[in-house]
Amino acid sequence: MLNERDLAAHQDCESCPIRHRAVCARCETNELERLEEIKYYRKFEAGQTVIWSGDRMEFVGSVVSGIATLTQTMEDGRRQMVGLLLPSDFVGRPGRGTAAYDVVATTDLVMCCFRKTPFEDMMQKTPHIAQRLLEMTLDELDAAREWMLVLGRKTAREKIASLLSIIARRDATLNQRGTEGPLAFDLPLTREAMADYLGLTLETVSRQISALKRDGVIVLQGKRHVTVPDMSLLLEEAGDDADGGVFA
Amino acid sequence: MLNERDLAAHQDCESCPIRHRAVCARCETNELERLEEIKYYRKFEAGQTVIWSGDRMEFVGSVVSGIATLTQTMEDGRRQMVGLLLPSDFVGRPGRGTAAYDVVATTDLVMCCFRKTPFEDMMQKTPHIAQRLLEMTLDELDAAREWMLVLGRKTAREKIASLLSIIARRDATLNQRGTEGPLAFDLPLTREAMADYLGLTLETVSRQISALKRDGVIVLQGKRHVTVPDMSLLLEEAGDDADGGVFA
DNA sequence: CGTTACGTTGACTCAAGTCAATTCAGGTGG
DNA sequence: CCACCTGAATTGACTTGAGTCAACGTAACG
Repeated sequence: MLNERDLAAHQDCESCPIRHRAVCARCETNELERLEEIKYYRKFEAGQTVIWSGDRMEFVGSVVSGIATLTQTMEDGRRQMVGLLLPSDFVGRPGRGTAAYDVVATTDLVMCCFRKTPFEDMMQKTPHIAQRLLEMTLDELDAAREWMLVLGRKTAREKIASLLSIIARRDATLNQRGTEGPLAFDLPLTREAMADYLGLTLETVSRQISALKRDGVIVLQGKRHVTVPDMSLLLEEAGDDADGGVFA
Repeated sequence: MLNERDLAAHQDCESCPIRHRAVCARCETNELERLEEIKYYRKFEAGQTVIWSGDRMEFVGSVVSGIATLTQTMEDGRRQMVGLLLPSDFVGRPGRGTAAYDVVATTDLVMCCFRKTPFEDMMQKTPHIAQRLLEMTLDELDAAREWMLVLGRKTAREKIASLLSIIARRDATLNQRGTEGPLAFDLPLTREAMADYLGLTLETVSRQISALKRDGVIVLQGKRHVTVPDMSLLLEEAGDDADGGVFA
């Protein structure tokens, strides 16, 4: 995790941990130099709100480390998470003045921010950025549609299994591990956040996690650390076509 | 609706009904000329499948007239619609070889198609196309996220009201009518398709439509023609913040 | 004027929600 | 070091909204 000194210092793009996955992934060295001029880092603590829905959007940016959530709230308080922001994910929408969703840090969070107008200017002149952003947006759209199937048609147990397999997959790719043999990871979300993600109540989340544990699909150490002895079993519970789909 | 002769003729982009809303919206005259060279029209009948999920994608394109649906299906047959394609909407994903979803024509459909490789080449060289596609993709992502809230958190009645208000809005903008006073439109979807969109069963859809009719929120002429005497009432039923949000 | 596909309605069931009582884990401070 | 506190998580008892199964309408079409 970066400390205050690191933040003050003008962090070098070349050594950035998300260099090859973020909006800037396709940029040449000289393009990076221009980005360096308009970028700055911001740190948020776990639980802090990064952007409020409806507020003016002063900046766009990339998640460097930590996890944030995108959520939508109805007047009566019902909430639905509509995105999970992980390192390298992009926040904000060029060409729009106000934020459409709440962005909340669920862990300590470091963001690489660009003031909105300079970034938009640069996007005009730098096709590499726009190209990468298009690619990332298309991926997010696919993820959102995948999630629509989960929300609309899956049972509570399948929803939980789906979420766990997504996190497991993410964790495996991030840590360059294969998907053979047992996988272990920490849940980055509270039961309530999982409920918001899955369109369930936190009680149902809790019950279904207990049920998966009872049935040996997962093993828990404490409340947050999960071990998956057999990934294909979990995928089957998720209702995705066995080990065929995502992991293939 | 276009007839066979129109299809055979090389339809002129300048007089195209979706000229200013589709991927080509931002193109200059000379860019349009280049697009004309690689485009061709295809017609599909109501009920026909345009693309099967998993198939090689030979082309991308725009809906010129008619309506199509994007759906995802689980092995056991559960289905979730993940997109509703209306005139000017874009079909296909540049940079991907196989289709991720089924595309089905729900009405007679005319599409303006581009063979995939030439289109991708052109995208590289024509920032206007990529820019417009990014904008459209961001809009679709917003729509998908809006829909996640509907799927995850709304009741059956609210879901139906939400769908009706979306269709009413679309219809009003398409026909350049205001949103004051009573609105009337035809449902472009069967009860089953609505159920697939909303994550419900067709019985529940039917019951909730009957309930909204009984309560005077909507008036039906036949099974498909809907009149909304008071739009703000419908929006309230949808759980969106009154007339504030979408119509503002 | 049947046939067929689409739609409606009713009776019953069940998965998930609600409300409420405990339990658990991790920090804090005496 | 331990007792206490707090927020997170679990579990149970009960309720309910939507699903299931099944019968019945209705309108378009050959």
